[in-house]
Amino acid sequence: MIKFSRKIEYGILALQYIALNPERVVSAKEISERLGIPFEFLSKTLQQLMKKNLIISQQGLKGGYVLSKKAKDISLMDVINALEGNASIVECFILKNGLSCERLENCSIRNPMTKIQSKLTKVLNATTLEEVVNG
Amino acid sequence: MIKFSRKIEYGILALQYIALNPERVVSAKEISERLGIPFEFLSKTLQQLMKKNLIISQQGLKGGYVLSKKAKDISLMDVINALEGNASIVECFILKNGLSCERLENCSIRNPMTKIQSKLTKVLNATTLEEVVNG
DNA sequence: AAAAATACGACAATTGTAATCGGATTTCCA
DNA sequence: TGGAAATCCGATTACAATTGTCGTATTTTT
Ligand code: FES
Ligand code: FES
Repeated sequence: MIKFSRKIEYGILALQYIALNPERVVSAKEISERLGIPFEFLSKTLQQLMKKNLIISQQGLKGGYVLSKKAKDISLMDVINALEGNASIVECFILKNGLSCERLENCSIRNPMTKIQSKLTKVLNATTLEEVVNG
Repeated sequence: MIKFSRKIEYGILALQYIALNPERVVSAKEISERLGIPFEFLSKTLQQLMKKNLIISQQGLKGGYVLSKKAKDISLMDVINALEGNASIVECFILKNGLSCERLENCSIRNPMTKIQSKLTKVLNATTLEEVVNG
């Protein structure tokens, strides 16, 4: 399916919530409660986004998260890349044990699929968090 | 992930193979063997494509499949729609027991996500099987 | 020191995909 | 007319990935 995973859905929702409260540090608990997202799962997601430098975390009491850059400088592709390594559109593009798809030789589908992938990627790169916030 | 399911991958491969042999009826067995796709699974996939009128089946000995229209008149979106009903980009767009997402009220994400979905859909609609065949 | 938050590894549950099985029907051809 | 080769189709299993939970450590503020 052409469907975003729950993690990405949550990630976008959380980032949007954080972006809407730029003046303060927002805790995972608050986001979790307000948006009805499982706390632990959301925490993991935010930690991933933090590791990829999309948000900054502040630990300890009064801690939470803040965007690390302006909403217009965060694209949906950034979020997807941060939350799942493997952004290949078809299974057979993914190397397994360093081996490529066994169909590769008589496969005339690879190039066109690559093109489609880059078209889709382009759309996701062009869509920023700012657009998402200002629906 | 933005990844096509195996079924779609197989579907595209099969359609491409059929398109490359326009003068004859191609059996599922042949496609299965040539492309290394599990026979039963491929059969189901082809049957789905047949029900959605993308290919025509001929039963019995010497049977098999033929495209029902020109390759340039079959888009990737057609294939995706034929093989999986639910083409919604985010989980929360999908009605469950007729109920929409419980976050809907204070959700400012829905409209922008709809826009993104239509952008992605547009790309897939614009890509035809012919392009896939002629890499 | 206590409270409230993030950080993180390991694990469990759930779901959806992928694959298989068993049998029925259609068609061709010897 | 009977067997071989194909599509058809429902049911079921197997598997993998996603999703969610738990327990604990660490950080920071008060
Ligand atoms: S490279 Fe795997 S099917 Fe084309
Ligand atoms: S409608 Fe479900 S999160 Fe927006």
